[in-house]
Amino acid sequence: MPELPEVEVVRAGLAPAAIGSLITAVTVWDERALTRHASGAADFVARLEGRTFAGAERRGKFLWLPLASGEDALIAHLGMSGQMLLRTPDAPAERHERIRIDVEHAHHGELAIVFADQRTFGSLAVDDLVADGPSRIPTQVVHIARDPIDPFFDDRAFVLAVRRRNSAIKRILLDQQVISGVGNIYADESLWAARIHPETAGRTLSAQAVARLLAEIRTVLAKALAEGGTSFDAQYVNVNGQAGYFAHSLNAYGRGGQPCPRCGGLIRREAFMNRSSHYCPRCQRRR
DNA sequence: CTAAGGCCCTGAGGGC
DNA sequence: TGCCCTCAGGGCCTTA
Repeated sequence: MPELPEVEVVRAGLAPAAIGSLITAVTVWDERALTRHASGAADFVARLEGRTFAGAERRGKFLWLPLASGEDALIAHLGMSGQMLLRTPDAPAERHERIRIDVEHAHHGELAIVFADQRTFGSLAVDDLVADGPSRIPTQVVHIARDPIDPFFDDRAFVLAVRRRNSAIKRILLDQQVISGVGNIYADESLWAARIHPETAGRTLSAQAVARLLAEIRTVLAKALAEGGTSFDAQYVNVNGQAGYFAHSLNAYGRGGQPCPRCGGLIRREAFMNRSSHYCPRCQRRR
């Protein structure tokens, strides 16, 4: 489940190979991988072939590779199971390969950037870049809030936004228009660390509690990033196909029925927004 | 504007 | 062995 740390690992892995690479060929095996590209596969290919990647950027769970001498970028969202893999040109097709981008790099030679995706919630697109303060972002990312490791993230505005809402704090954390990059795993982990029950209404939290939660979010994300992200079911891997290690460090997520590492109470798992919440009913008291 | 719920999709795994 | 059911969940969409 790629959230901010996993997408950042992919972005950082892609950067050295992609930046400066000339796109020599693009193959779309499955058009469902282009749901974010409205004008179809032929247009997608035409807008990439012959171009050169000039960067590797990310906001929240979106990543994009700006194209040289242009106002556009290849954007990617991995959804639940999307992978961006670096392969040699002669490598056999991946099991769920959807799109292949053949490139040529001055130092690394010929490479293939492969987009594979089992559950097809992820997709690629070529999108125009627009100004956003000091930076430029794809039009499809304009509505996405800055993520908590973005230097321009506005802590004060976040605290106000949370305290204005009556929704459950977990739902607020999953709203990419309030704070981006946090998904189900890191929402549960951050709430556990801050000792906040996931159903607590945002408006009932003190400014101090929200600030503490934000600090815990940053701590959890940084630790996960340092460990290469969370790999649960072999869906998330880095550009070389390797798993991350953070699954071993989880305190709440996926640990329903097991003792809370902090107080020994049993972690509860319950349905929430068509997914699951994991929390300790003993040290994350409902208010 | 906020809030709440549903849908898209595939493969793994459990039960019988 | 095989069939059926449930589950995983990010982003977007609809409805109130």
